[in-house]
Amino acid sequence: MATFLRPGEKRPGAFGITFDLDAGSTQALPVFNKNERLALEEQRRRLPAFQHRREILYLVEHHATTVIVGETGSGKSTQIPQYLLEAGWCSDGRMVACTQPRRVAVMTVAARVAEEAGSVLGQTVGYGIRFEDVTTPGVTKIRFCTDGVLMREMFEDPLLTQYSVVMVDEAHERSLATDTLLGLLKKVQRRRPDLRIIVASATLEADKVVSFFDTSTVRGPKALPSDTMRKPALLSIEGRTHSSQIHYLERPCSDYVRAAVQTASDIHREDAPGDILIFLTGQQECEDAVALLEEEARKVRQGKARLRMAPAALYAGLPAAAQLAAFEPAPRGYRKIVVATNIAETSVTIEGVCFVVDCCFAKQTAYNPLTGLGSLLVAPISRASAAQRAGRAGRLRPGHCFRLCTEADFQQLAEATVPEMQRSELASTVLQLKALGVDNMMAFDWLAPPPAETMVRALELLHALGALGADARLTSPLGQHLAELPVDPRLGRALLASGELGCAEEVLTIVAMLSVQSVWLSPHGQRKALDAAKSKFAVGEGDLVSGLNAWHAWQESGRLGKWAHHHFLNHRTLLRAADIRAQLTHHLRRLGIPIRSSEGDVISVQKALTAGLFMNAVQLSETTVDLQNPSSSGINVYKMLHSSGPGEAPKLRVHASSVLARTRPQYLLFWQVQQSSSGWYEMQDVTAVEADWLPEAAPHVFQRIGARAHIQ
DNA sequence: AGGTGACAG
Repeated sequence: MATFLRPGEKRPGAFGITFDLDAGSTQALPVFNKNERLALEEQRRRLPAFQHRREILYLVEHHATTVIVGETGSGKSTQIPQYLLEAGWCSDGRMVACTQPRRVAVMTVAARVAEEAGSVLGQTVGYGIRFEDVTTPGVTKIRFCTDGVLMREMFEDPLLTQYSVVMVDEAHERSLATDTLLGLLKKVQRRRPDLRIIVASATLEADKVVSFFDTSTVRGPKALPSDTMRKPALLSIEGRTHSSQIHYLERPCSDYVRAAVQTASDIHREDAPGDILIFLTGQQECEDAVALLEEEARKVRQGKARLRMAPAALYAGLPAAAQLAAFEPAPRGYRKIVVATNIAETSVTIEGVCFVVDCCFAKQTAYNPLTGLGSLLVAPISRASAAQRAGRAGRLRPGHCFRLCTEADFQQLAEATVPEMQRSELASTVLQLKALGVDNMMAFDWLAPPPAETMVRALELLHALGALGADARLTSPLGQHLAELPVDPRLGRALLASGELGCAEEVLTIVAMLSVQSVWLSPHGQRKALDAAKSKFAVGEGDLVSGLNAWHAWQESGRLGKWAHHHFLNHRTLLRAADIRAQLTHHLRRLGIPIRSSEGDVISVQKALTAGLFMNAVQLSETTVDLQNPSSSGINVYKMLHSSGPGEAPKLRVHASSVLARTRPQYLLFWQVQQSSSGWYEMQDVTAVEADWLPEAAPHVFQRIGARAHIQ
């Protein structure tokens, strides 16, 4: 049910979090007017986008693609779909789609637009995200959805015939799904000359999108009637945020956590009131900084500062209750200091921030196609990203941003972040494109082409999984089924195998748990207690089976939040895993996969996992002395069994978070690896396996390797 | 003996 707020009333988000609305309209304006609709109209007219209403409509009518650069607060996300509706783009029963990269954004923008359009959410204005389709066929005219949902819709309706206009919002973020969707839309446009595409972006880079969609210079048969139509239009809309004053360090700092704490303390002592937002890279850093700030706060209290410091950490893994502190206004007499990861760059907005302290680093995915291993690395951010962070200070009044690097070093940073498409593993993306009829990956029109080796790796994996045949075409039914399942193809393969092995109940749970962030809480300074909690469920088969045990115990508790918390499990994450599990169960039923329980036969579960993860199999190769800790019993080094790349074989070890960290099984499967600062690849979510299961699960890959493994 | 950036289906 949609709740309506009085105009100007502040919208409380979930858990008290206020999410981005990309509209100046989030500002609380006191409105003393009985006629709510009139007040809303007035608010709409005040948005910068309103000045461009006629121009936008003209451009969309005359150009197949329109690129709109609109800063935050311009109202582009909420207003443009309504302009299109008002101008008649939905009069023939078709809809206007507006995609967002995030679920919360879809929900909040849809709610706002429904309110402005006088619609109950799900009627004229609706939305679609995973698990939730709040639209009414035949009634809904404007549909907000995640870009992933729209792409999935193309499986059923490849030409998106339900829509007259598709607006892709926040395109500057260049997420995997956004880039893929833009490539597909360009393809659809050739067959649907009537389709209009709007690409909305917050910053620069617009030229790239313009030339990408420009078909006026392409030779050969033309899909679009005129050169005007073929040439994308470009329009800029000014925003409504204040600019921030930027400050740089005079000399580089060696420890940005300490530097950030120092800077925040200085601001606190010397500057006007206003909350501080610190950007660091990870959970540990955030918690360390909070601890240092608390120490500092005790000192300041003894001084004569009028305000006191109220530090709070904020990262995605933090349970909802603990996140509250970061979003609630600081108590009277306190200055809130939020120490956040990248989550605060785009996903959530903290009101009242006037100062940003930016370490100018972030953890980013990196993929090495030579080894086939992806990993997380702390890397310098781009200038575009830094600008976005700085902008987080200017929502209330002109703010200040303190970058923890020198100005000269800052100028060395890349202009924009490398698109995710060029630094990710792409098996899932390639599989989906294949399912949508893109036969030649190399010839696909990528907005940013991924490295050829990455595509080769993806094709190789999909081939090994049986999703692609020798002709590199999607196999039927296996490849089609894997494309339809909303999970990584490796996990999809494990699910399908579990049907044959009679353990789908168990593998469904494991796959659902791998589809969410870690279900384990990691409260600061309570590592021992967490270990104790984890060890209650730990078994020698590894982390996935241990997780399965924890899940079963949670089920037996009646899915109690209190129980979960007591056992250091994140209840919210478990509930989301339960949703995913239900959705996957539904898919398996539809595919006719028998859903049975292994009844305690763990080996069948391990074998099903082997069927999906065999490319991630490793063998214990040696035990070396730990140079950082010579008194320890040494490091167990693993090598990948399947590694066709030309590079040096990567050395792997079990991540310390694993239940198998202190054991030394001969053969393991891992789900993911992380590169530690000391250069090791650390395997997370590992499962112990027997060597014979590998050739059994994937004879085409493991015949030789399997034999060699036996000889040893 | 030692720890998990942010998203999406």
